[in-house]
Amino acid sequence: MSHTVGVRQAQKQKTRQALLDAALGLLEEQSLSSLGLREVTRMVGIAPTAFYRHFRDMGELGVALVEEALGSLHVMVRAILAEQDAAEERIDRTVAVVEQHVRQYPLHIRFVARERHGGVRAVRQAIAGELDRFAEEVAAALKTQPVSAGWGDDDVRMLAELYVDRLVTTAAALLDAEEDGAEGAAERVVRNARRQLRLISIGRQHWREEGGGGGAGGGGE
Amino acid sequence: MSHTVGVRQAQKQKTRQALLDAALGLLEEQSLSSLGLREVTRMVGIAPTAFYRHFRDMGELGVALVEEALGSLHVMVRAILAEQDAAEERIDRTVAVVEQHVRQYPLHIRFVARERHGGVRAVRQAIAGELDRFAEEVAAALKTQPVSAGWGDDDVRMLAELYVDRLVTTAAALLDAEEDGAEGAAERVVRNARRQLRLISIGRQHWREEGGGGGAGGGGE
DNA sequence: AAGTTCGGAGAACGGTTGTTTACTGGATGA
DNA sequence: TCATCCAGTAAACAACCGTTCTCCGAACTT
Repeated sequence: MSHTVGVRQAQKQKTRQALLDAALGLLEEQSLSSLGLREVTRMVGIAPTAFYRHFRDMGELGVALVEEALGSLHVMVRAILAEQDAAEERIDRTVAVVEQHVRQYPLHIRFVARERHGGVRAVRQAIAGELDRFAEEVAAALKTQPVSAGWGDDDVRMLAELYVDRLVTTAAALLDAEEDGAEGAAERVVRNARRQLRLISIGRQHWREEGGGGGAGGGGE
Repeated sequence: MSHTVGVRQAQKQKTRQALLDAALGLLEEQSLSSLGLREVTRMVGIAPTAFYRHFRDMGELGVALVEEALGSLHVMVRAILAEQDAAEERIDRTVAVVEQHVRQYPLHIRFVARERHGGVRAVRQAIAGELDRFAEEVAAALKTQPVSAGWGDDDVRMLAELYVDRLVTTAAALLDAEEDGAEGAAERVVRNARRQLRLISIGRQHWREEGGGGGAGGGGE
């Protein structure tokens, strides 16, 4: 036994991962569209031409990075959604998880924040698609909560997108705050994030009174 | 009369503006850190070396672009804040103004969205600083509104940042939606933005009931 | 009218880029 | 054991990059 995958493929995936890691590191202070193929291979310690054994071009590597980065984030979101706490505690937990995730995978966060609107189309689309799936998942979870009784699907979806967007934005802001040196900056971001989520939560609880109550069903078209 | 500025300086600022325009155009499908000096001068029709007569490097040009892009946005924000409508109408107006601005200065929006977390530190900081000034201005305006009675300065500031962030995000999303081809995508973004602002507005109206009333003051220090 | 300033041109530099082509040597499967 | 596969190598390619240095000529100053 024990040669389930083969020495060959194992080694290949190892250098492939090395390429991804090296690229991610270099992307801390660059954007993908300015990252050179040679730069990455040089850091890994292989010949430039070996790059093509793994990716057609840097864009393809970028898409692979998206999957890796959003993959870990996906776990994080699931963990949050699984909680069944009251609103207030859930907010604290959510922010805490974001905080921890930023400290654990800072390069992933930076990459996603940077390339979400970056210069490589394929990567933008990959991120957008992944975040869209997040929103859908969040929407499904929100729907099961009693607060969402009587909500239209569009409204739930709107709220989910607001949440997802806030998560990403908060993570990016937290990362910026941590590296810019100011002492209390990170804590200020965290407190702000909590308050913003709380405000959204309050808006959510009173939504049907005036927002969705009267005009939602018989709206435009 | 009529030679108030001098032919010399006028011509200089003219090619300087040409450099900015050309760069902005090229940045529609690139990010700043991958934009070459020669690329820009080539498009303007001047020698590469002439670039240095106007900017030390691309980063400096980027900062100039930030001022230009956020300058027009500043006018927009002021216009919104000047309104005295009721909450509902104000939301519609706000979104409409954002919509119009995106159609009028799409390249500015794209640039800000892309370089806000981009690979050039000086540009990021310039954008962050400008958005910070926006938030402060919005906060000052919010404070004068009756709804904000009894709010702490921190809470007002938090709300202001939430609004500013939403404006930028909405503008970027709208731009993406418009160019990605889907017919109803742009309208969907607009409707979503309106609903999100409405939800925030509702949360704002009920904030003091549970958010700032009981436990806020007794928190940290 | 003479002298100075300065935006822009031109050539040249060392260096880096992406990509192609041909080749090597160890893991792989018959 | 032997033929095959294939990740990685090495060299060479033309193209482009940012930057320096020298010079020009028209706009300015006096």
